[in-house]
Amino acid sequence: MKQPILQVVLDTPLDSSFDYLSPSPAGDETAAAIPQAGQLVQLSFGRREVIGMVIGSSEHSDVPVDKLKEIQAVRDQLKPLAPEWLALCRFAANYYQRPLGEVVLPGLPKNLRTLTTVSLDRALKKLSKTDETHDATPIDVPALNASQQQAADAIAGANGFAPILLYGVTGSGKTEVYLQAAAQVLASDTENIESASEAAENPAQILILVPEINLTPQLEGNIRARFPGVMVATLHSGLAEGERLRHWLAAHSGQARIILGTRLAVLASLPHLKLIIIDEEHDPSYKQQEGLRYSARDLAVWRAHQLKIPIVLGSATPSLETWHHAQSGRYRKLELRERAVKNAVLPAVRLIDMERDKPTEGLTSTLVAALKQRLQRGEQSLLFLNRRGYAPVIACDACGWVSNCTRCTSFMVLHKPEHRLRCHHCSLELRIPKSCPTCGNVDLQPLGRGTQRLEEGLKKMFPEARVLRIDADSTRRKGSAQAAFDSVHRGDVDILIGTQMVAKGHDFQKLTLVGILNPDTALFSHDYRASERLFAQLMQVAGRAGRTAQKEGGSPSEVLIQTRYPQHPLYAAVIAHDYDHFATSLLEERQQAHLPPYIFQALLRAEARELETAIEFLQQAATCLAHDGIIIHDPIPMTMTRVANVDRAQLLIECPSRPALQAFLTEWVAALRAMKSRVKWSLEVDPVDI
DNA sequence: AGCACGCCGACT
DNA sequence: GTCGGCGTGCTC
Repeated sequence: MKQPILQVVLDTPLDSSFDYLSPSPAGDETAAAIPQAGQLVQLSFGRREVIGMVIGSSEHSDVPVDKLKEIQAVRDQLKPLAPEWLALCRFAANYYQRPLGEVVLPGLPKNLRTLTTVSLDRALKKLSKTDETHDATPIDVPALNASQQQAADAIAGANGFAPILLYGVTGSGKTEVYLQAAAQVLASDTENIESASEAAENPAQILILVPEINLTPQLEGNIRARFPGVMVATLHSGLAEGERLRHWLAAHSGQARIILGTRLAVLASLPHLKLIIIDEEHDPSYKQQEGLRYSARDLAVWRAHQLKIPIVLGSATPSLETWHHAQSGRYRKLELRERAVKNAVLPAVRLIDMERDKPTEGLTSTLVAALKQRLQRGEQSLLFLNRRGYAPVIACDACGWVSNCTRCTSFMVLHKPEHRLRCHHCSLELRIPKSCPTCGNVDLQPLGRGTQRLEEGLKKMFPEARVLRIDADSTRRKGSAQAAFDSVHRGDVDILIGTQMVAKGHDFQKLTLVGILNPDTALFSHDYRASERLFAQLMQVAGRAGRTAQKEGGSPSEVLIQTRYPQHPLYAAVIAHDYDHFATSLLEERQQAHLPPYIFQALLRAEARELETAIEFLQQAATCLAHDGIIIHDPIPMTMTRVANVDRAQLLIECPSRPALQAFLTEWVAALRAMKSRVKWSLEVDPVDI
């Protein structure tokens, strides 16, 4: 019988598979096993030895037979990746216009892709002994209120592909719904399968995606405690290679029944996946922003569709894409109207008009009074300022010099504790100049206010208060973020200053005041998604306070927003806690302006030493192919044009039909490759930052 | 992307 | 004389 020719994909930007011959039988064996699709193989590629994956076989090859090489070894210790998993990778590769090998291989743990064989037996063995299973006694399962129960039952009872928006404000108990729906799915799976052995071999798996795993340690602990004896695997970028391999194998083997992970977990091998849950589905971190620029949310929905299983998208402020689907009836909307926490009230949101109440040290007198009150009562306050550093720029009053970065289209940010100017885009650092570099004036002024300057001002204003700043700079050392959050939870902090780092996940029991300092810039951003994101962020920050029951005899938690635009409708919606009308009106605007989700977009980016070179490439790209029904805009420099001495430009492509856009992109990418330009370019499908 | 080959500039 | 710059060409 003729040796089949195997198609193999490799981690290379070349957009094709490569044909190889089956390995020849080893000496004494009668027949060598033919590698199956989904198996990893070791082979020689050019002058290199690499690991690839078999994706299929054929009788023929377009490549001359004498050029075909033999596969050197088959990694048959690993169960082949399932056809469904390969189909997912294929879909992602096609949809995001990347070579299949660049989806398949980087998604696997590094240890599986290296030439030195690791002992998979040992890695599996180690699994059961470590923390993946929790053998604590079961803890109390909270009773669900009516709408929670209804939601959990609807999720667990859903048949086939069932996308469900679980819509409920902070404190409405979404997590409890996830957990009880998950429990039902795990339990019913073992009961319903007729053959007990089949059930034992194929227990249901549940994928739970969260925006950032380190910000939700409570959830992981909660899950382990609630499912004793059930193996839980976690998958996120913070894992060491060994851990990642163990957890990945636990998922791949089917032993792990709950897989908790960040966006990358959507590409995990999950042979018995029965339910997907995406917490905070609107969160921007579900979008991968380099390499394969996928949306984990969108891929998860595709995966659920492929497997004909339910998928839950949970949020208090759903993305407009999801909201749109819920309104059109494509997604089922389950709303949690009641507060799950007894006596819990939504925090009262108030606006402070900065034109009337002029701030000193960035704080209006109203906010200062509120802080004072909390200090007297021994309660905690959070000041949210999404700008790290001391001041975003320093300037010379005499000649107008400002601290521009020499390599980027940005300012050098003043970092006072380190006595440095730092560019947040290329990480260039300079000592603070003693005098103006152009005119010699020694009086350089910081303009604007970052978290460091706010901290300085607060310590002057409230010398007795314990002030803690949490941002990317204060938490560089490993474990320091956790330590900082712990001290807030212990009550060692009176006033917490934070960037978006503090906005997610944490539930601060003693916090009764949230001050929001500089949100206005997003109101007039050129990015049409800015207001959607601002609303979500404000709701999320507001949720740090007033989550738990109103304190005995105490006043309700309060959120104060300092703004120059108190009339803005976005704030009115925030005060009313009314996402419904806000989202619906944003959707109307989007429809009228022909913006997503009413149109589909792709973005071609180009970078070169000279902006002109990048623009010229994009102009050629725009005209290299007929494009009926596709809108191609003019190339424009990116907002942040220069980063680290490279100029960047972009070209926006739009089409009201997703399939038409996809068809065009496939042809277009082929044409762009054929141009063989020296300009570095990349294509992003469904871009979020435009 | 790697990794080769290949053809020109400043060094032990 | 060689070490090394990065242009361009190939990988089943």
